[in-house]
Parts: sequence; structure tokens; C-alpha cells
Amino acid sequence: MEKDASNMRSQCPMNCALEFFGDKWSLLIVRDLLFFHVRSFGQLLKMDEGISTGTLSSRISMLLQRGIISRNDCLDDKRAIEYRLSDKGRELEPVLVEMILWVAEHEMTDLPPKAVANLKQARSLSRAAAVATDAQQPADRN
Amino acid sequence: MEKDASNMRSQCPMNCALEFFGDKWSLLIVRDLLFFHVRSFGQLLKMDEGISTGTLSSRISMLLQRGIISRNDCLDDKRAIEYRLSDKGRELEPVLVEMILWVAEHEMTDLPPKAVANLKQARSLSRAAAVATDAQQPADRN
DNA sequence: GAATATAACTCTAATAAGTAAAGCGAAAAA
DNA sequence: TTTTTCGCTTTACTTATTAGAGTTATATTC
Repeated sequence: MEKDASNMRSQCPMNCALEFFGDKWSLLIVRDLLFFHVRSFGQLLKMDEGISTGTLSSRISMLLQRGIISRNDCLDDKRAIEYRLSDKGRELEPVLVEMILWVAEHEMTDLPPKAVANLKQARSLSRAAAVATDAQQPADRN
Repeated sequence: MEKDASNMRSQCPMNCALEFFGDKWSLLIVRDLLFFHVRSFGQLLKMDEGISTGTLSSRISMLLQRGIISRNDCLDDKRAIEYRLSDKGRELEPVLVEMILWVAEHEMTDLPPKAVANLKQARSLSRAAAVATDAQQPADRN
């Protein structure tokens, strides 16, 4: 049984975000789809953190329902299903990147310093581009 | 009973982040401390989402233990305890901002468009500053 | 100074979430 | 034809989270 806007705890955007993916698994699935080019149920099941079939199944349903991933049949193997991030899902990348950078700054992880530097640089560049875009379209146009 | 690095599911930074604050409440507490200048247990208890005393108490313990918030006695009222974000906690701001912007883009919330524009602008400016900093200190210095 | 209120909790019982293991139907490989 | 793979679902169980009542200490009001 899933939540919709009507039984959310509040309409605060932070709360809304947490109701979408504020659990221990959803963003790991997004991570695998986004950074590790994982595409199938079976591959997701093999993630290091050890997700169970039941949990994976329910998280996939939720992510589908929320439009964060898509589900497609494979042409070459009719058993196989391919999962992909939607545009909406792919746009979670900045969220993941900020989380990763925060952890890299404050805790021990297995992420090499080089990778941290690359993420930082990518972030800076994308924001620099955003500054340019904002200059064209004034920020308070809505 | 709390987790430490030794019984984490993996050392992946994304997973590490989720073990730190991948639940439905921790970042709401950070939100209140960061954006709404909330300082006490009682005020936190009044958040719109309706956190219970037990949950709030356990989340505060965890955030303290992780060094995300600090706990201080008040001089004027000896019952009162003041909670504040540490530097480490304050540095979660970009994470929250990206989450809020994602939601503002993709879902209905109560956030006024003006506020979204302000957040975007603040993000762009801070990143522009980061670009300048990176130019001084090469990104792969570690 | 007695009663009431407030702050910051702790405890407990109930509910929700997550898990491992087995099983299933369809498709592919041996 | 038998076995394996794929993407699940189901079940029985364990663990985590939660709401709400209760507690202690301090402060305020009458």
C-alpha cells in the first residue's frame, strides 16, 4: 500500500523528498542504475549491500510508480526485463553527488580521492553552465 | 544500539550516507535547525510532520553521536537544552538544497516559486565561488 | 508554597519494514 | 528433455520504528 500526496505527513519539499526516497534502499538502486550501468533485477540483487528479493521487488514497484525508473522488455531474451532511470530519475544525480561529497569529506569510505576530485569538478562545471543559463532566463520568471 | 563502520553493509559512500541519514526523520531535524532556527526538543516536537517523543529522542542521540549536532545547556533556564548544527551538520545544506530543488521540479509542494528561484541562485553563486577556488588550488591535489 | 506547566526524556506495546528461503511460470541453454 | 536462468511472489519470521503514556527535574502561576 503506497502513499500519495493526500496522506503525506506534510507538503514541505524536504518531507516530500524523504517520502519519495528517504529509506535505506531506494537510492542504492538509483546509484546502481546511474553510476554502474546495472539494468536487471538479477544484477541489482547482487549489490554489495545485499538486498533481498522481496525488498528489491517492492522498491522497484515504488520507483516505477513514482516515475523514477522505467521497465522495458528485452527483444533478445523474452524473460529479461530492463530497468532504466527516467529523466526524472537521472535528475537525482546532483542529490547523490552532494551526498557522496559530504561523506567523502566527513567519513571514511572506499572512494578514491581522484574520484572525489572528479565529482567536485563535474559539479562545478555543471553549475557554471547553470549560471550562464540563469543569465539568459531571469531567475524569478515564474 | 548503533552501527559503526565495522557493521555497515558496505563502505560505498552512497551507502554510508544512507546509513547516516537515510531515514524519514533525521533530515527533517536538520531542516528545522538549518532553515527554521529551531533550537529545542519541544520546538522540534512541533514540526508539521508530527514526530513522536521517542523517535525524536533517538534521532537526536544518533545525530549527536555522529557529530552532526551539538547539545548545550542554557544559562537562563536550567531545564532547557539548546541543539545546534555543527559545521559538519551545516555542510549538509547542499544535500538538502538539491533534494528540495528536485522535488520542486518534479512534484507538488508548498514551496513558493520565489523560494525555488532563490535556492537555485544561491546554489549557482556558491558553485561559482567553488570554481574560482578550484582554479587557485588544482582539483587533484590529494 | 502548592498546584500547575514545561522541558527533556525513557519505557512499552503495537505496528511496519525487512529478511531468508522456497516456489512459480515462462523462456533459454545444454 | 532436463536443467538453468530470469523476474518475480509468497510465506513465515526477525528486526526496526513508532505512538503514546509515564517520569524526573525545573520553572512559573496563583
